[in-house]
Amino acid sequence: MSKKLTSRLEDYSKWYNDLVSKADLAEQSDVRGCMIIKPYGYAIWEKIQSELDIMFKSTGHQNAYFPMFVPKKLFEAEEKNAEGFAKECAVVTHYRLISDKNNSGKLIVDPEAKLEEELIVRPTSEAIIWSSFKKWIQSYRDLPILINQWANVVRWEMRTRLFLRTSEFLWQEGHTAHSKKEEAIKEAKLINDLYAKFAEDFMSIPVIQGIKSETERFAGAIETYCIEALMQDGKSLQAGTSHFLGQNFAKAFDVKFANQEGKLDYVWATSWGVSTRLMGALIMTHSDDNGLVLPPKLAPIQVVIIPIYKNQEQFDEVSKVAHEIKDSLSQTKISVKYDDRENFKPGYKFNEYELKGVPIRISIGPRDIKNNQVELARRDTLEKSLISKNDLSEYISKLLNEIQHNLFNKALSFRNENITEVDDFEEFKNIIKNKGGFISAHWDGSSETEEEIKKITKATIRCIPYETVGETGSCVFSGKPSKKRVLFAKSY
RNA sequence: CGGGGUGUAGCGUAGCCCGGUUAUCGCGCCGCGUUUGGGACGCGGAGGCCGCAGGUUCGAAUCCUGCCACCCCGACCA
Repeated sequence: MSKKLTSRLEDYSKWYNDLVSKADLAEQSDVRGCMIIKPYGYAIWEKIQSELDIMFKSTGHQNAYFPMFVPKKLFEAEEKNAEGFAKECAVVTHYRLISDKNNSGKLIVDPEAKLEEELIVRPTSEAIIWSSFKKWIQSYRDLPILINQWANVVRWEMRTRLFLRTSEFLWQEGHTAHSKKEEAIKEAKLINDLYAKFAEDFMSIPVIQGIKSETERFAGAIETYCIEALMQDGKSLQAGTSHFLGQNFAKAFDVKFANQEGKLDYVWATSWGVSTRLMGALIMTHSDDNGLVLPPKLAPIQVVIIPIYKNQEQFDEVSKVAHEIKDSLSQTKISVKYDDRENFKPGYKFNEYELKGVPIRISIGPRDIKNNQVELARRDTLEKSLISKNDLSEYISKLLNEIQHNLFNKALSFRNENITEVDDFEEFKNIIKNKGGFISAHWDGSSETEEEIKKITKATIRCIPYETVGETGSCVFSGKPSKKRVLFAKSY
C-alpha cells in the first residue's frame, strides 16, 4: 500500500467512492441507497458471474429462477430467519396508482387497491424456494436438489455504500436439499471451498476460511461457513458465506421425504451466496493511488493498445501494426482494446486505463515500428519495458499470469503482516485502534464475551478458522479456558 | 431513530455572516485552429426556477418560518 493511500485512510470512504466513480464502475442512483452499475463495472461482474457459474455447474448445480415477491405468510414460516431480516424489508402493500384529484398530473396510491396479503420483496429466497421444494420432494429419489439462482435482492439498510452495501444488490444464492445430514454439511463446506478458490484464483484475494460464531451466524442456520478477506484499511470483509441449515427450513415448510426404509424424515438444507460485494472486495484489495488494479482473469480489457503519432501517415502505419497485434492476441483469447480515438492525447489515455485497472498497456509509435518493438507497461508494478514484437503473444500470456499471481502474493503478504497474535486485552485494544487488521486471540466461546469486546473495541469475531492451531490458552478478555484462537477485526 | 453538516449549470465549487449591476471559478460540453512518447493549448460559444413553499423588504442565492432531499458519525447489516 502506498504512502498516499495510507494518509488517505481517514478519508477512505471518500477515496473509495471517487475511485468507483472515476474508474467508471458505478454511481449512486437517485433511488435511495441504490446503485447504477455502469457498463465497465458490469463487465467485471459478468466475468465473476460466468466463472462462478462454471464452478457451480461443474459441481452438479442447476440454475433456476424464483419470484422476487414473497407472501408474508411464507416469509414468517421460519421464525429465526424472518426475525433476522424483518427490520430491513421492503413491502408491497398496494397494486395500483390513480391520478390525484387535488393535484393534476400527479399520482397517488389507490387506497382501494390494498393487497389482502402484503408481499415482501425478497431479502433472500429461502422462504419462496422452500415453499417450492415442498412440492418437488416426496422421496429420497428426488434428492439431492441443487439449485442456484442469479437474482437481485433488497435489504433496506440504514447506511449504504457502493457495492459493499446497497439497498438492492445482485447476487447468486444457492439452495440445496439433501436426504442426509452429512451430505448437507459436506455441500456447505464444498461451496465454501469453492468460494475460497474463486476468491484466490480469480480475484487474487487471499481469504481465511472458517465458521462464524453464534452471534454472526446467518439467521436460521445451524452453522455458517465463511471466507473473510482483509482490506487495505485494515477492516475485514465477509466475502462469501455458506450455511448448513439443518432441518430448520424443512420443518418450517413441512418438507418431508420417504427414505429407503419407507419412513418419513425432514430434508437437510444448505444455502449460500456471494454478491456484488465481491466487487467492493476487488476494489479495496488491489487498488493503488493511480486507481483500480484488476487481476487479469477478471479484467474486461486485459491489454490496451495506444497509438502514438504525429500525423495521418504515422497514424496509419501505427494502426496497421496495432491491428496485427490485436488480432494475434485475440487468437490466444486475450481481450484487447485498440484505443484509436483521435481527440485524446496518449498521456490522457495512459492515465485513463490505469484508473480503470487494465493489466497491460502497449504503446506503439514510429520509433517502435522502426525497432520492431513495442513499449509495454504493467499496471501492478507500473514498470515499463521495451519488448520485441516477434513473440509478443507468448510474452503477454505469461505476463498476465504473472500479474495474476503477483497481485495475490502482494495481498497475501499484506494480509499476513496484519494478523497479530494477542494475549492481553490492553494490547488488543491498542492493536485495533492503531494497527487494525486481524487479531488472533483466545476466546472463551461465549456470546457475552464477544458482545463485551464488541462494545469496547467495535471488533467482532470475523471467523473461527478451520485450521486448529492446536494450542489451548485463556480468553483474552475473560481469562477463561480457550481451545483455540479466533480472528477478531473491525468489519464492513 | 440520535448527533453534526450540506443543497448554486452535467460534476466540483465561490458568494450567504454584513441583502443592491448581467451569480464566481475550475472540469466537462459545442465550434474552429494548432497539437499528440505521461492528464495539450489558443480563440469563440451554449448551459442556472441559487433544493421546494411561504414570509420580511423598494429589492432575497443572501434574512425569517416550514418542508424536502442528500452526506458524514452512531445503532443495523452480504
